[in-house]
Amino acid sequence: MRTGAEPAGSKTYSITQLSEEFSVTPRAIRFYEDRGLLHPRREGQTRIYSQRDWVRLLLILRGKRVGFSLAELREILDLYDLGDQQTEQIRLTLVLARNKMVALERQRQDIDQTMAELGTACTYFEKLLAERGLDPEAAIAAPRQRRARTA
Amino acid sequence: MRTGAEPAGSKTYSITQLSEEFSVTPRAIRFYEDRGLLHPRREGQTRIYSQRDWVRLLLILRGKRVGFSLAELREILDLYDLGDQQTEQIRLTLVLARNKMVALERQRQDIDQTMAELGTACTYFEKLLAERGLDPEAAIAAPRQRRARTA
DNA sequence: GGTGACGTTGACGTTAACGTCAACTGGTCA
DNA sequence: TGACCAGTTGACGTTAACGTCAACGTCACC
Repeated sequence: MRTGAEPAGSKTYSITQLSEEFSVTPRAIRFYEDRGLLHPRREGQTRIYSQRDWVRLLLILRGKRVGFSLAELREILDLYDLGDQQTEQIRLTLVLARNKMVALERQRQDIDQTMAELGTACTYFEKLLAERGLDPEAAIAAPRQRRARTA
Repeated sequence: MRTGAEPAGSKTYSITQLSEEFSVTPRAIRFYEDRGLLHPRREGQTRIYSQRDWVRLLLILRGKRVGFSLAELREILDLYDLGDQQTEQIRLTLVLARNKMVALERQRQDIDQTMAELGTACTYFEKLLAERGLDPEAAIAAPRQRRARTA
């Protein structure tokens, strides 16, 4: 009962609960805290994560997939944290957010181009296979497992 | 005059030409070669890059922005290299390409979501500023320079 | 009172993608 | 001849994002 800022009955998570739900290791979660991306409550030694932390972790992982570094993600998450900030601070934050959006927009263009190229490559391969009288659909995609927990 | 496979008059590039055109260091370009992403001709010691190498470098850099690792990019670039491959090889390649596309599709969804969130955040900030009677457009975005050569 | 399960803090190891530096080669221009 | 490029090959350094391992605490349970 330190701050009592939480709605008292709000759901909380242990570190392993979070780690299993999001398929990341506890080590990673602690690391994010070390880098200032998460600030869980403490009960004695052990960390206790709130709903807010849950959302933050979601945003972190999505951000990583999008290509943000942890440092950048910290900046972004801080955007959501401004309470009664100074005007100048808000203005800077706004600039930051807009910059991020510009970068993302460009990245999406890159993705579109790459997908287009891969697409034409695919149809080319399919044509090749068809010429040899083979069914392109026979090529079954193996589910690329990548750092899944063995659990 | 090793293979003579090039159209003889086709344009070529030195390593610094390429590095300046794409704003990467020569070191990086050599590194990509070391990892099997580029295979420039040699004239004695020095590397000579063809149009094909130019395109490859373009694809490499775009791929990196999209989040591919160099190892993955090597796989992708090899897609463009199959000459008279075996059928099974083509089939595998097709699978690979399709997998890449699935991954990219998901990534684009991530980007869209992130942009949406940043967008609402922006409008919120703008509202905040407006409430204080300030012009949100006064927030001028500084051009985020990131690893630009100092030249 | 021992033995797991779950948690903690260091400290060190690892991989990717280069940067940095040193030492060398080969042309070219004054 | 000597200085100055542009290029080369090692070899080592660096940063990010964790993994791995050791040593410890603590609670419930049998």
